[in-house]
Amino acid sequence: MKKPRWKSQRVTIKDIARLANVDPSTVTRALQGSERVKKSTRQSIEKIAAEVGYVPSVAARTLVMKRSQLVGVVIPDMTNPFFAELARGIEDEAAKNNLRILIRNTEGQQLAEKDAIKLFMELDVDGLLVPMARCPKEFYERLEESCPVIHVNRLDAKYHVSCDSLRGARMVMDHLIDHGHRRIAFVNGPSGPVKEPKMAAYKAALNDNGIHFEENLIFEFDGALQSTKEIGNQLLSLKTRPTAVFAWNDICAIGLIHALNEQGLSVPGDISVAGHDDILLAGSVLPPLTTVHWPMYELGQESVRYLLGLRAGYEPRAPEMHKPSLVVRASTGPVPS
Amino acid sequence: MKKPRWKSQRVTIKDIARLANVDPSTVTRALQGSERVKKSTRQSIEKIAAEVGYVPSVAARTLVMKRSQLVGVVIPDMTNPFFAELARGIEDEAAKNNLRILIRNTEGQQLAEKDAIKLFMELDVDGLLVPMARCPKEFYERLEESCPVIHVNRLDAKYHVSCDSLRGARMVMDHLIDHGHRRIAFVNGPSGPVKEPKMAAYKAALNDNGIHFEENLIFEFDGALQSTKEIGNQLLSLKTRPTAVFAWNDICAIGLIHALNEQGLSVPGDISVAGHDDILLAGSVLPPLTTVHWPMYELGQESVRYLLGLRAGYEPRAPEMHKPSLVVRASTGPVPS
DNA sequence: ACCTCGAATACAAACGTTTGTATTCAATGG
DNA sequence: CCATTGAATACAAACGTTTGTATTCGAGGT
Repeated sequence: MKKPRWKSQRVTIKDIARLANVDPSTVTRALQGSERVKKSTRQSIEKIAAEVGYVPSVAARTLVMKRSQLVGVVIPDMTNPFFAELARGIEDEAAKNNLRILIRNTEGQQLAEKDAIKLFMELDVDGLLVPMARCPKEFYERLEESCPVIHVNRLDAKYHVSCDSLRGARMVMDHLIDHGHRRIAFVNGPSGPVKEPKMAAYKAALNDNGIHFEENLIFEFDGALQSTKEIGNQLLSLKTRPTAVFAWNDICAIGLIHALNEQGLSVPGDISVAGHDDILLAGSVLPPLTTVHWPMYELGQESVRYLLGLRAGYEPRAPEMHKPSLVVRASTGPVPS
Repeated sequence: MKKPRWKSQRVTIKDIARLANVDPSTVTRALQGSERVKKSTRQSIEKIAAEVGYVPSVAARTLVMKRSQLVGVVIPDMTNPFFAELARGIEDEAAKNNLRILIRNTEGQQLAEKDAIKLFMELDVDGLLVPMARCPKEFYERLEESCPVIHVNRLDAKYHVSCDSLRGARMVMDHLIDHGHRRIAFVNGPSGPVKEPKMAAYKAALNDNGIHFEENLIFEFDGALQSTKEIGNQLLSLKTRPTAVFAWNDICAIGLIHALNEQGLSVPGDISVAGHDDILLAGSVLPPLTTVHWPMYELGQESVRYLLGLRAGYEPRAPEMHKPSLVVRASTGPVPS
C-alpha cells in the first residue's frame, strides 16, 4: 500500500436500474416520486437504492438542470457573533424549507468576497445571500442577470432586507444626549453599508442639539479587538476628555471599557460607553452594555424567505425597513459631576 | 414581464473554441496551461476567455474528474468564538494553498451533522474536515473509504489533529487546588470528544489531592448562555457553597459570573470561576477570565495541512498532541477566609 | 523523393443525470 | 377480433468538461 487511495466508486442510477431490471430513466422518476411509475416498481427501486447506499451526484444533476439547488451565503466575519447570529437565522430558515446553503467567510476583505462569489457562480448556485457586502454596486448588478442576489442592509440594491442603521445610531446618540452628554466621541468602523448612516446619525444628533462637531472626537476601528487599546489611549490623551463614547460595535465597546479600566477610569462612573449589535454576551459582561439590538436572526430568516419567494416567481414586495431597538443597560449613565 | 427570470446562459468552452477556431479540447488544455498547446494559441484563447467572461462549470468538471476539488468543513457551532477561530485557521491555510472550502454549521446536532456530510458526499468533495464531531465512530469509518476525513480532537479517529483536553482541564484543577480550594463545582457540557476527558481530569485531580468526589457538585451546561442563570441558582442553593467553579467554557463562565453577581456574590472575592477556550473576549471582560487556551487557529491550519499531505499521498505522520496552556487572569483567587 | 519524427491540434468517448418522445402491452369498446 | 386508449416503461439526446488516441503538417535526415 504505497498510497492510501480513496475509491470514488459511486453507485449510480444505472447500477440501480440493472438491479431492478428497469431503465435508468425509470429509476430517476421513481426516486423523484413521479406519477409515471407504478407504485410497486417505485418501492422496489427505493428499496434497492437504500440497500446499495445510493448517493446522487449533484454534479450530474446540476449539469443537466443548469442549477445546483444550492444557495450561496457570503458572511463578512463569522468571528463576530453579530454575523454568526444572522447565519443561524439563515440556516434555520433554509433547513425549514429544505434549501441547501453553502457558507463562505470573507473576513471583511473585498478580494475574498469576490472569490466567494466566483466559486458560487462556478457551482451554478440558485441564489446568493450577501449580507453587508463590501463590493461595489456594479459588481453585483452584473450578477443579478444570472441569479437572484439578496442583500442585507444595502438600500441601493435591487433586492434587499434591511434594518434602519440611521435610526439605531440616532437612538444611542439621543440617549446619551438626554443624559446630559455633550462631548461624545464616536468610533466608526470599516467601510460597508452601515458606516455612512451611522456617521450621518451622529452628526445629525449633534446638530439637532446645537452641539458642534469636533473632528478629533472621531476615531476609526478596524474590527480587531486589540486595536481598542490604542483607541482608548488616544481618547485619554485628548485635552478635554469626552464624557461618553459611542463605539462601532459591542466588541469595540468591551475592548474600550477594558482599556479605560486599565487606565483607572470607571464605566459609566467616569465615562459612558455605548455599543452596537447586542451580541450574545452584551448583557453578561460588566458593566452590561447599552447597545442597539438588530434583529439579525430574523433578518437572516427573512432574506431566505425573500429568496424563496423570488424563485417561486413572486413579485418582489417593497422592501420593508426593520427597526432596531435601543437596549439600555448599565454601561451608560449621567455625565460625571 | 410576468416573472423575473434568470438566464443561466453559460459561456462554455465550446463557445470559446468556436471564437478561437480551435477544438474544445485545445481550449481546456490552454486554460490548464498545458505544454501541448502553442504559446500563441494559448494566449489568444486566454484573451477570448477573459473577454467573454468565461466561468468554468464545476459540475461538468466534477462529473468527469470524479472529484470536485472542494473540501467540506463541518463546524459544530459558529456562534461560539472558539470554533469561529478554528474556522479562520482552516480558511486562511486553505486560501494559502488555494484549496476551496465549503462550510456547514451543525448547531451541535447530530442530525445536522449527518445532513452536512450527506451534502458533501453528493458534491464529491475531495476531503472532509470535521472538528469535534458528534456522530459515532462507525459513521465516519464508512466515509473514510471514499474520501479522507480529518478530525479535530478525536483520538480514536484514523486521521486527527488534537489537543490534550485532559491536560487542560487538569491544569485548571491544579491551579484551583493550589489556591486552597477543596469544594470545586464542575460544569460539564454537551457530549462530544472532550466531555469525558474533562470529567476524568476533574476526578483525577480530586483523587490525587485526597478530595472526595461529590455528585451534587456536578452540573450540566447545554451551551445556551441563558441556561447559566439556572445553574447559578442551583449552585447557590447547595447547603455548603463551593468556593470555586470550573465552567465548561468561557461563555458558561461569563454567564455564571453574571448570575452570581446578580445574587450579590463577587468573583473572585466570594467564589472563583474558571473557564475554558480562551475566547477573544475572555481577557476583556470583568473580571478577566482564568481559562485554558487552545491553539484553535493553529489546529485549523494544521488540519488543512494534514489533509493536503494525505491527498498528496504522504503517509500520515503520527498524530502529535498539541498542548493547551493555562491562562491565569483575575477570575480566580484564593479561598475566601 | 520518401520516410521519420515531433509538435500542434482534432476527434470521440465518457462522466451521471434528466426529460421529451417512442414503444410496449393489456384492457376496453365497438 | 380489431382499433383505441392509457398506463408503464424504454430509448436517446443533452448538459460542459476532460483525456487518450488519432490526425495533420512541416522540417530534417537519408
